[in-house]
Amino acid sequence: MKKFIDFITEEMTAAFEKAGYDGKYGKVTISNRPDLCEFQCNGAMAGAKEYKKAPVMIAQDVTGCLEGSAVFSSAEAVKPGFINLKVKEELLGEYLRKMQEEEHLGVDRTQNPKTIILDYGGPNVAKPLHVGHLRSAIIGESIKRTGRYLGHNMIGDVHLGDWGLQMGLIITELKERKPELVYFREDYEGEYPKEPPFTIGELEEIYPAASARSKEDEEYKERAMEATHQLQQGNRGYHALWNHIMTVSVNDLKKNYEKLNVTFDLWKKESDAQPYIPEMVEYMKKEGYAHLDEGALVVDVKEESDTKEIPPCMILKSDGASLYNTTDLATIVERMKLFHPDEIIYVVDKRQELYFTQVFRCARKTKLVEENTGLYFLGFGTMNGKDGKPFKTREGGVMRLERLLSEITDEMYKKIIENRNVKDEDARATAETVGLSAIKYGDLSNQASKDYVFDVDRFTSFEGDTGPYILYTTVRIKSILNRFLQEGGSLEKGSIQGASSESEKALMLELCRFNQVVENAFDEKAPHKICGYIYGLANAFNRFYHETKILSEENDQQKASWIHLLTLTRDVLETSIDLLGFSAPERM
RNA sequence: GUCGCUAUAGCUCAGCUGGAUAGAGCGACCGCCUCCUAAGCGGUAGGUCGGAGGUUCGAAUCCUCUUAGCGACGCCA
Repeated sequence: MKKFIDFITEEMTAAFEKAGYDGKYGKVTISNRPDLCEFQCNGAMAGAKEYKKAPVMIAQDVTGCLEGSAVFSSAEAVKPGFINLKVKEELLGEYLRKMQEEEHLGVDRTQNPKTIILDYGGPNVAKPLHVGHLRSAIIGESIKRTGRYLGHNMIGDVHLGDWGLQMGLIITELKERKPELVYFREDYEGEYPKEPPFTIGELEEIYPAASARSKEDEEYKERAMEATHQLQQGNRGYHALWNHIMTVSVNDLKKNYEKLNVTFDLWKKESDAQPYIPEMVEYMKKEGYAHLDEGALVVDVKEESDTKEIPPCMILKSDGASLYNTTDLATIVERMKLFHPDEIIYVVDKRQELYFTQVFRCARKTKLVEENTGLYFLGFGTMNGKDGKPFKTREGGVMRLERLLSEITDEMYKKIIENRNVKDEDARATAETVGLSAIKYGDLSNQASKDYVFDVDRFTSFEGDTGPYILYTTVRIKSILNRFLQEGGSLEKGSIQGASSESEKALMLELCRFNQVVENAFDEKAPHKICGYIYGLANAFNRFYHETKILSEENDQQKASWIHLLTLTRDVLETSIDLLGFSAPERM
């Protein structure tokens, strides 16, 4: 469905041309002076130089050509050369009527659907999720959903960290504690037990213990490195243990991501890329891309236009071992082979930007990807506490995700109990729903690339620019519609009349922007634009709600029109929060 | 040291890619519930957009310099 703003711009472009000017000056934007007009066009001022004419004159010529326009109810040329526009209400109503009938509320499916791999997990197995994983999950999930809504083939990959010393450490520590396990018997040739020899709780305790000891005990560390090597060489017992670690850990991770309403299409892991490494390294050597430098195998990725030194991309360490770069490059090889994506987007901490520039350049230079394969880095900022320093627990430790969620839910629960008489079971479930909206909206309403302050009190507040406020507004609408149904009304779609008040027109204008906002948010990978939009929409609705008695309206036609307007508002709100990755309860 | 990011109201943040009087929320103050959820709505106060130049009819937005904070800079991930 054509965007409302384009509709208006076309009318203006035609007017400019009719008045004898270049149509390119007919660009219309939303007014920044709502007291004066709804839309504005500044083209007359831009064109003044070309036509050597006072901007006001041009503006007047153009507005002259808009006499009797089917689109504008008023078009005025003012002061320096602005053209102030108001649109006809019937047109708005008509647009909204069509919008509610469309499957995607007027958002067009993309003309050229792309296959896009979104890498937005990155947790390590055997380590609990902590707040550091939160942003990646929240932002990535939202972008995935938005892309999907536009018709792209979005593939979310959790990309687990399951390779390297951490596994060796766990195995070594396990051997210390339970040396009698069959996994450690070299002469054992039978089947290994199906049940893992540890729980997730033990696993989460074993890793930090092992990690701490390895830092103090050299000999222990060497054993862990040897275990890592053994595992990578295919030691049967170790491999069986690794399988157990994976199963236990992945189950736990899935549970936790589920609580966040985050789901991945792929549960790929670093180890999956390992088989591709030898061939890739050989290829880079053979083609002359890679050379030895200070004993390490590197690919130069400097470019003429660089304003700073970009170090070469290291493929193998001087001891011949692979490293993070190697795995990431091999992962690209694997992804190209399995999915042949048009784009790969990495949602990771912005501090890794330089590193990813190296990897991307290397992949491009060595032709691991095709010329038109997009490789994008979407860096996000740090989540800080109220003191402006990275978010910690009150005791100063790393905040586990589970704990953060439960603290927010408890906080929410308290507030819900205070304010409403709801049954306890309902209140619990509602608290979870609302709590999640608080966290996600709090995060997504900030620009992804910036650091932001995670303020629990502010995010869980029902007032102002918060998730709970958005949900409250949605619930309010649902409540009216439910009552309307109880009174025997029907929610069949139907016509929406022109506005009966300023506040109603403002609401209608907001609704018209939906398709534009969703597209723009995806283009710029900027979920905060969706947040900004629904906050404005919620405000517009609440203002309208305040001065309009809907259910008691006597005029049936008017009432039906309002019900349609409300239904559409609810649909837009619910669709939007779904794109952000949360949902609204029935009541709160 | 080199390069990058950030700086907007007391606090937390927007600002549609150069336009009119820079906007919200919180906090402060003042109003509004016999009426669909007052978890709401309306209003008041609060800013030389870090600083200095420059480009332009016009700058928070573009350029240069500068100050402060944060970050990255080959065998970690």
